[in-house]
Parts: sequence; structure tokens; C-alpha cells
Amino acid sequence: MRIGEIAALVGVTSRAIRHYHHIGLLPEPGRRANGYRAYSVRDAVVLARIRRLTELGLGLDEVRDVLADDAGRELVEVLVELDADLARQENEIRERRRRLARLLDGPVSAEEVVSPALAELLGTAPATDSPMAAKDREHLVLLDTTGVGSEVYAALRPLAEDPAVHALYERLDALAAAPLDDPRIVPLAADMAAAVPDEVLAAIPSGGPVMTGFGQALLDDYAPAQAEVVRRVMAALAARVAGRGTG
Amino acid sequence: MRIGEIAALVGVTSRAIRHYHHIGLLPEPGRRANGYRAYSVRDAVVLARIRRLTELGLGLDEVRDVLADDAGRELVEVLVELDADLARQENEIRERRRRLARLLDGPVSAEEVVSPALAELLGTAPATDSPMAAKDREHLVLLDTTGVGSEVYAALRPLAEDPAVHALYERLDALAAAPLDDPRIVPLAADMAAAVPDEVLAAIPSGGPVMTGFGQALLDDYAPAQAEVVRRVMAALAARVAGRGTG
DNA sequence: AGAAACGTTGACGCAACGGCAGGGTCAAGT
DNA sequence: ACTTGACCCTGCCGTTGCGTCAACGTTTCT
Repeated sequence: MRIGEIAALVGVTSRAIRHYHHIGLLPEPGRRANGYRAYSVRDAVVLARIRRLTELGLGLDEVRDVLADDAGRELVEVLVELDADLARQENEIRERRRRLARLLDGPVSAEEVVSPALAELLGTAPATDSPMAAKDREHLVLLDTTGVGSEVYAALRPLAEDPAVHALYERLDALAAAPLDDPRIVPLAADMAAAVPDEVLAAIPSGGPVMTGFGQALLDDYAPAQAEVVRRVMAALAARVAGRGTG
Repeated sequence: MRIGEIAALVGVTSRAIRHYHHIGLLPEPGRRANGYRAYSVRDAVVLARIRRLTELGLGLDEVRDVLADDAGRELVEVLVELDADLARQENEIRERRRRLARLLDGPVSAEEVVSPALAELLGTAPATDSPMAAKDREHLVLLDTTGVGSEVYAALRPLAEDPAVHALYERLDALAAAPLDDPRIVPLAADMAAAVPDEVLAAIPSGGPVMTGFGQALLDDYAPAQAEVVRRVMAALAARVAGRGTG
């Protein structure tokens, strides 16, 4: 048989067969005078074995191992391991499909591909055109992705609907073009720090090199006066944590 | 933030981030004086979006498409398509696990990774040390892989337990070193052809270039006298088919 | 001052082939 | 005799999503 014939017989492509030769999975058969590979029935039998094993999901090197030792011992091991692997994959896929179903269930936007808990929290917050509120929502989405956020949603729920919080956002918005010595900075920082519940404060990872860099980047993200407010808020919160730690 | 910081924050590797830069999925941020990349919170938000989408199973170019158009329209399309794809994969995996379970259920050997129908047929055949019978079993396994065999198993079942068939194998074995003019060749061919049931004859794919090459390889697989028997059997069967075709 | 732990670009490796380039070979038709 | 079409050959690049060096500069801690 030529390569195309054995390929059609067994149901694989000639290209795959040459690949098996290349990696030493299937020995190269003899050649005819014209250089064509000349396959025997035995080659077809081996190739069929390879095909059945790969169709089960075995990798080519696993197939090689199985074909190598004549006994069926190793085969059982490999198959059991393979089944465990397939079971894992199946669970992964199911999990993804569950999340997909939840996403497609409600309204979908690019930003709302988040955990259901955060999706609900963002849903309860009233629509606003405050740039600072929008920024905060982005930060929440960010925290959600890192897995940090999931514990603070409950504590944040009452804040989302609180008109007082809305007012804080508006006061922060108003500082967009303010100078660094604006008199509204200090009291706003105090009010904002006071609005942060203890539960949220406790859940925020306080230290570490990562948070250092993140904190700096966070400040860079705001206008100068607004950044000053954020800085003071963070300082006040840090003081609260320290005070409780020693008190 | 430096690359390691944003990576730890979002939960991906720095290498992955550089990869995203390389393929244009995530824009390169500005650099510090020392050449380090300087990331902002906005970068982290985008990166987190990328991570969530890839975790759902989207490819990187699909992620790029989704991030490209601001509306969530395309996202829904992609997600629906993705879900269909995942469903397909899930079914594939389930099918493979079903076959695996069937295999691991009974005794497993490297050759017995075959369809359950053939496995049963091979099981009913009595153990024999006839080389020709072993060869025939290999050929059956080969046919099973190609999908041709599944229709003839029922017709072959009675033959598997027939002592007369066993005698035929032994007569063929006896010709291993016989000359081409051995007087046992002609009557053996006649008896073997007579033993092939009509149902099997009808199910064998008669023509085509593939079977031509296979037939030649099949003959090469036997000793000269045995090949002569096989040749005569095939000729007799072909005559039977032709006779019925015209009669 | 030296080491550890970051950062930079660049390139190869992976699984299982598909596809193409740039040839040679063979049987059949014109 | 010539051409067409269907094969065959070797060899190399592309795929996906990064991991893993290599070889080097920077920052930081001790």
C-alpha cells in the first residue's frame, strides 16, 4: 500500500502518518524503487491501534508508551489517569458554562462580566453621572477580579443606596480643577474616611509591596486636589487600623 | 505600578502581560526613566477585563474583538458561540469517558481497545494457537477501526465457535512452507470460500483503489502457498458476487 | 559591596498536525 | 509524444497562550 491508501483504509491523513514517522511513533516502512513508502498490513494494524488510542484522548507519547510494553498493565494505568483528567476537564467546562448561562441570563455589557454578587451590588446603586462614582465602580470591578472584593459587598450594600454617599462623590467631583490648598479638601477627607465601615476596612489588604505600587498608581489616577483627598483618606484609615491594633 | 505589581494585583503572570503587549491586545504603557513599564490603574482595569474574558474560555483575538467595540452587542454573539463550542466539547468528553468506562469495565489488553461488538465476538471465539487465526483476528480489529466491520459480526458469530472453521485454519497453517504447486491449495481454497456466508460477502467493500492496494498488501503478508490460497478464495468470492449480480 | 529580586529584549519550545513550496512519479487520455 | 491530474517526496512555517531560558541592566536589602 502507498501512504494514501493506508491512510484512507485506517481513516487518518497521510500528513498525520508522516508525522508519526517523524516522531518515531510508527516505524518507517520500506521504500519502493521510486521512493514511495510501501506499507504492509501489519503497519495498518499498528496504525489502527494508534488511531483508536488517540481517539480516546491519549497523547502521542502516551500512545508510544502503551505500544512499547506488550502487557496491558501500563495501558490500564494510563487509561485511569486519562479518565481522571477528562473528568477534571468536564468539570471545568461545566463551571464555565454555568457562569456563561448566568451572564447571558441578564443584561450583558463588557463591564458586567463579573461575579453575580458584584453585579447585584452595581445594580442596586442608582445611576449617576459622577465621574468619581464611575471610577469607583471600575475599582470595584478590579477588586472583584482579584477575588478580594467578595467579602466587602455586604458591607457596601447600604452605602450604594445612601444619598449621603452620593453627596460625597459630588464634593469630590467638584475638586477636579481645584488647587492643592483648597479648603474643601480636609473636611471632605474626614467625611469620606468616616463613611468607610469597619468591615470594609478590615477586609482591605493593608500592606505589602503590591499595594504600595497600587496605591501610588491610584493617586496618579486623580487630579491633584482629588489625589490629596484620597491620600488623606488613606492616611486616616491607616490610623484607624493602627489605633485598633494597639488599643 | 511595575509589571510584577500589576501582574500580582490582577492575578496573571508578567510574561502573559508582555505577551498581550506583543500581540497588541493590551497597549504598551509609558516607561520610567530606567526603561521599566509604568502601569496605571486604568491598565489594571483593562487587564482584569482581559483575564475575566479569557477565564471564560475566549481566545485572545476574540477578547480583542470584544474590547474593540464599546457596545456589548458583539460580546453576546461571542458568548453564545462560545457556549455552543463548550457544549460540543462537553459531549465529546462525555462520549470518550463512556468508551473508557466500558473498556475499564472488562479485561483490558492493548489489542482489545475495540468496539464492544467485536470484543464480544473475539471473546466467544475459542483460544487457539493457530497463527492464521491470530492474523485473522488482527484483520478484524483493523476492519473494526475503519468502521466496516460492525455489520458482519452477527454473521461471523456462528463461525467463531465452529470446529470446522478451526480445521480450516489448521489446514492453512500447514501450508506455511509448502510449494506453490502443493495439491492441498485448490481444495482448501474451495472449502474456505464455501465457508464465507452471503451476509459477510455482501458487506465487504468490493472495489475501489484503496481495496486494490490493501488486497496486494494482504497477499504479501502470507507465505507463498498461503497467499495462493487467499488469492483463489478472493477470486471465488468475486465470482460469487458477479454471478449473483447478473443472475 | 555583594547578593537577591526585580526589570529589559529576544528566541526557542510545546501538541498534533495543516498547509504550502518546489519538486518527482505514474496512469490515462489526446 | 505530450499533457493532465492524481499521487508521492522533503522541508519549513503557522497555529494557541504563554513557559522557560539567555544574557544583561536596575534596584534594594543587608
